[in-house]
Amino acid sequence: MRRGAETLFFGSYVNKIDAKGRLATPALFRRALDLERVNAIYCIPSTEEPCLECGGVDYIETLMASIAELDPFSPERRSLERTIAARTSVVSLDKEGRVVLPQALRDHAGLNGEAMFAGLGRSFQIWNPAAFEQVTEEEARIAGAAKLSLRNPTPNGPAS
Amino acid sequence: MRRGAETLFFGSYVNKIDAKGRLATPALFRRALDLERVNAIYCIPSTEEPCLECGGVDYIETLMASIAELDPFSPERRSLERTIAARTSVVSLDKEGRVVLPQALRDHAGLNGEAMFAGLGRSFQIWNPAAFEQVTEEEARIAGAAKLSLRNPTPNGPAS
DNA sequence: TGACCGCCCATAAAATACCATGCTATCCCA
DNA sequence: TGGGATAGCATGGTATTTTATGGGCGGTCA
Repeated sequence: MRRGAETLFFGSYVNKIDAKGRLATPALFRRALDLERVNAIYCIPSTEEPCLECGGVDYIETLMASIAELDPFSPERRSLERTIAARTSVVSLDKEGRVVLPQALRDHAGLNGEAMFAGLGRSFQIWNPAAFEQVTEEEARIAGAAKLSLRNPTPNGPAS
Repeated sequence: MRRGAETLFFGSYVNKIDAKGRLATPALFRRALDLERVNAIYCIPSTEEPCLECGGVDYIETLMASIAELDPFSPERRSLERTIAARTSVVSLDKEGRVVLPQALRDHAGLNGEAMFAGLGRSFQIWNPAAFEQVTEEEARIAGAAKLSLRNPTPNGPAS
């Protein structure tokens, strides 16, 4: 399956959460999602951070596929299935591209009033804007060091 | 994939930013971009300098591919995804080849009135012309020294 | 009955597509 | 060689469409 940059999530956007709990998905993200196939976003509360790991059908499919490669009776597999499959929420988009996040997810990310979408390529995250801002400086420091260790990418490498 | 010099970014150009924030991409750069595939330029605010690192689809795809080679749950990878993917703006070109840079990007590069495009081969940068001028002397000094250590490239080396 | 959910429509602002103009450099033919 | 036609490009303004956001209404389930 060819996955070009046009199907990736880039950029950051802050949108409001209205009185009914509705939150508009950024237009660019909607295009990256395969909504014709499945009109849904899959949200997993992050275990490390106060945010939601999100993506479209292919994101969750890839995730489940990599779990399926594990030994069927290994404890790792059972744990992963429970922590990922069981905790994943499926939210559908209305005609205007808005979703309603369950209360548990809003609590986990500390969302009230507005939410930030942060593109991560194959997936994206939903943050409380202030909380995101807070982790960003530290991030930049780590990334600065990591960037130096990036290998010269092969032209027809794993992206194809 | 053959990559000849006709797909590289060379030269420097200064263009105006109009009242609506539109900025014309130099014609030579437009030809180097693969606009038929994706009508977009990907802009990343540089972490080291007050400028924007830019390129076409293949530029960002190569970048994301090299990140994808890292361990999926390593902190380095997470940091790179956030500092690169989340901070990347995708700007599309109108029929005349102009882009509108988001305010955040214009602020980062200190752009007002006009912008300079500086070719870097596989990618290019956008600068405030005055700021660019300022770093140029220093650059020239370093480049002059580096030239002495350049060797003849191997025929099927990393540049192909 | 009341909270909630899925649907519909309305609107203002912002992004984008469309059309027009002057300038420059290039080409072509006398 | 020179001068007019021409094509490409940066730039300016106008019109159309998207998008984020707001609210209303009927049905459903507890």
